[in-house]
Amino acid sequence: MARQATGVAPRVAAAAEVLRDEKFNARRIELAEAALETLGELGFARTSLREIAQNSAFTHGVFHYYFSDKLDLICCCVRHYKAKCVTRYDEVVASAQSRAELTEGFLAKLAATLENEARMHRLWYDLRSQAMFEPAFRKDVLEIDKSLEAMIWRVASRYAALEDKRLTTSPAALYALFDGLFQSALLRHLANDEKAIPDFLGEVRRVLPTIC
Amino acid sequence: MARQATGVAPRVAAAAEVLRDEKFNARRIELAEAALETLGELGFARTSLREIAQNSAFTHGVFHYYFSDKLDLICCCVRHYKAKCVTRYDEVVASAQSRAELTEGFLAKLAATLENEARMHRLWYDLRSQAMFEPAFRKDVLEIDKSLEAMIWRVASRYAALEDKRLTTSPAALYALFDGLFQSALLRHLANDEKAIPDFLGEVRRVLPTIC
DNA sequence: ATTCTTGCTTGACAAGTGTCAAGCTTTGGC
DNA sequence: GCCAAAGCTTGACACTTGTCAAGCAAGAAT
Repeated sequence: MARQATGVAPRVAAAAEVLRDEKFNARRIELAEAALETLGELGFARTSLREIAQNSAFTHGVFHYYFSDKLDLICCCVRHYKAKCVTRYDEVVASAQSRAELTEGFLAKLAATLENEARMHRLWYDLRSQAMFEPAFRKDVLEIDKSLEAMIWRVASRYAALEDKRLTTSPAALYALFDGLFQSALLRHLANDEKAIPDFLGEVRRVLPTIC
Repeated sequence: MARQATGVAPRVAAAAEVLRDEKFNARRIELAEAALETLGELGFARTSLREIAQNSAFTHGVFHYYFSDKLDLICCCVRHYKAKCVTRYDEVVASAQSRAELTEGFLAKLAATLENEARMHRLWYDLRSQAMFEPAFRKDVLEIDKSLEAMIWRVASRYAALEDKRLTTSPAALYALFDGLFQSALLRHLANDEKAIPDFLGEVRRVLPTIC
């Protein structure tokens, strides 16, 4: 009996704690998601906790309750953003049965991303730059960067495999190339350059055959 | 006599005005240069006019005297930064008599830049990201980006010409590649990654022969 | 039914922000 | 040498910022 009591009670307590932690974490993510709206609109430099709160259903105090400070909140945002981003092209990679199909699927997704998720992506570039100043961001940013590199590498590997070839460039160079092109296209697109997206797609189309 | 009076006096006045303008502009650049110190240290988001003033020999009021507002100051900084940057590799390009010489000169300059001018370059990436949010920056940033693309193109053209070959990639893709690699190396270098610079140099060394 | 904990709101605080006006000093033309 | 303009300093303003403490509401535990 005593055995059972000391065996079960802690287990229940532990389970309750896990549940509480999960709920706590779910709320953090809700708040981070709300914060991402404002961050994507204004950028890191111009975003304050109060502005975030006003553009959301929450009061500014909640953010302090769930996050130790502003950096903690934004780190959580960055980490959450990652999960959304990194699998973007995986479905195209999985379903494509030919180079042409993969190319078109990839290009279409790239264009759609530029068109519809420009705000989230400019935030990513903003935060990656912030990481050069703010050590607190570095770990997460470097990790995401690695994930994105791996994502591009998956697309390219499939592209090569579909014609039984091997990639001739390194993952780092390949990611640098696509990321650089995307970044430039995004800036031009945000500056209302009508040719930004077509030019970008043209570049990618021209570059793809040269990677293997 | 009347002719002479109305002919000379305005000319003198005009000359005086030009002189005044030049002096005014020289002072603006002095101030911009001082501001760049602090901006490079803290980044756009964390830099205030007062902080800039405190880290310099000027008082915060002077900045308001010479610049209509904060954005005006920072635009001036960006524009001034450009002039310094864009000719960085020209001497190497002009003097190199062989591919090996050009490669080594280019790599050495890249490494030195990463090592010694990390702060200025992270500021550039910061401001380029800001341009995605702040329309006032866009014109200057896009212009600098074009200049940097041209700078890379000059290096690559020379590299190709030294063995009588032609470049196979577009200026945009080439710039994207080098800029992407540089950006990633810079972040890693700032995060105290010892391998950042060697890895970067290795990538560039591997990539160069593939561009033509 | 009662305490106690958790989640959240509100209001306040000190520090810092961009901006600007009033005044001081220096300079250059007469 | 005098005076007006230019250059610059200082201090103040209205406002925003991150942070936090005091208090309220609701649900769980006893």
